[in-house]
Amino acid sequence: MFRGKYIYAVDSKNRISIPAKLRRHISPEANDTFVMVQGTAPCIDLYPLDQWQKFEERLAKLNSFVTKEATFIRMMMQHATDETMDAQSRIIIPHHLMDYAKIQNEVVILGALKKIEIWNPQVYDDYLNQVPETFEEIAAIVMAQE
Amino acid sequence: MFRGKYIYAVDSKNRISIPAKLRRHISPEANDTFVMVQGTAPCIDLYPLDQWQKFEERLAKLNSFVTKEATFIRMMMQHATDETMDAQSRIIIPHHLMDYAKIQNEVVILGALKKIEIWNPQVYDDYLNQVPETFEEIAAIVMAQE
DNA sequence: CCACTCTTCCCCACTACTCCCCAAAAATAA
DNA sequence: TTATTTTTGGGGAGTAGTGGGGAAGAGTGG
Repeated sequence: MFRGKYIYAVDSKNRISIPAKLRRHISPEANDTFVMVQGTAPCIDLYPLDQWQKFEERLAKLNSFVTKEATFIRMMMQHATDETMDAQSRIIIPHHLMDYAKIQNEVVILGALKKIEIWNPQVYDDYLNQVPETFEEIAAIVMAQE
Repeated sequence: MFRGKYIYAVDSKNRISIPAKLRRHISPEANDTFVMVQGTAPCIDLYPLDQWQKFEERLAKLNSFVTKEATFIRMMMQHATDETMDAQSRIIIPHHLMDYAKIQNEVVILGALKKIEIWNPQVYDDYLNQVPETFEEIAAIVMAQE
């Protein structure tokens, strides 16, 4: 499970290092590879390859001759790209994802359990500030059951 | 499994390159060959030869004495052509498929799990915009089971 | 049957980007 | 402080994407 928040640089070749502390939680089956998709929030989601493949197998069971299911596959897969880390444990972020998440020189890297999120630091702060509930309230709503 | 969306050029000889990232997911049994058919959406579907053969076996199980099934086979097969990639990993798109998908100078190439889709970029955007449900709604409907 | 045209296929070539490597700087551990 | 790991930077070879020339082959009309 991925944990923690890290502020990292984006270099002139659109590369970012994956924090060592997060790397330790990637299983060898992931082959040093992430699948990147645009998140539901304005950020980029990184899934270790093995995690993503589980999801993909579920998608593969859909019937692409059913219109809705084909549309869903398209929407899901169009932004999914795989990137393998180089010897320095960096990945390259494709342009269209950079644009989507408004990323420039610096990023916030968030460990979010089974995935990793990449944010523009400013966007991330704004996002948190704009949440109407306090942490305590959110906690009460979400964690109340069981 | 094929992933990602790519914007590529169509040259004066109606050729398009197959993106390197998609090529890596083609099995050697496909022999650098694709079978192209008109998609159920306004696009062209590319199946690697080995995948197509599996699909063809499914088609062969249909009963061609049942009118609807015979019609479907005709519609499916009339535009089915195989194309082998050249040394630059390009394939030629036949005129009748170009017309069907309204393709001109540029295409969207879509990795869609077991097949690859070729779209006119404008048609693709319009198609997605015209979907009545949001991504979240589609996801909920399609992935609800299990 | 032959000459002509148009298409298909194979080849070469240019440009830009990606990937791999080496290495400095910074941070952490010993 | 010294040693080791982590983060950041950049050079250069190889690959990817694009464009086009020209031979071989198919089709057409005389």
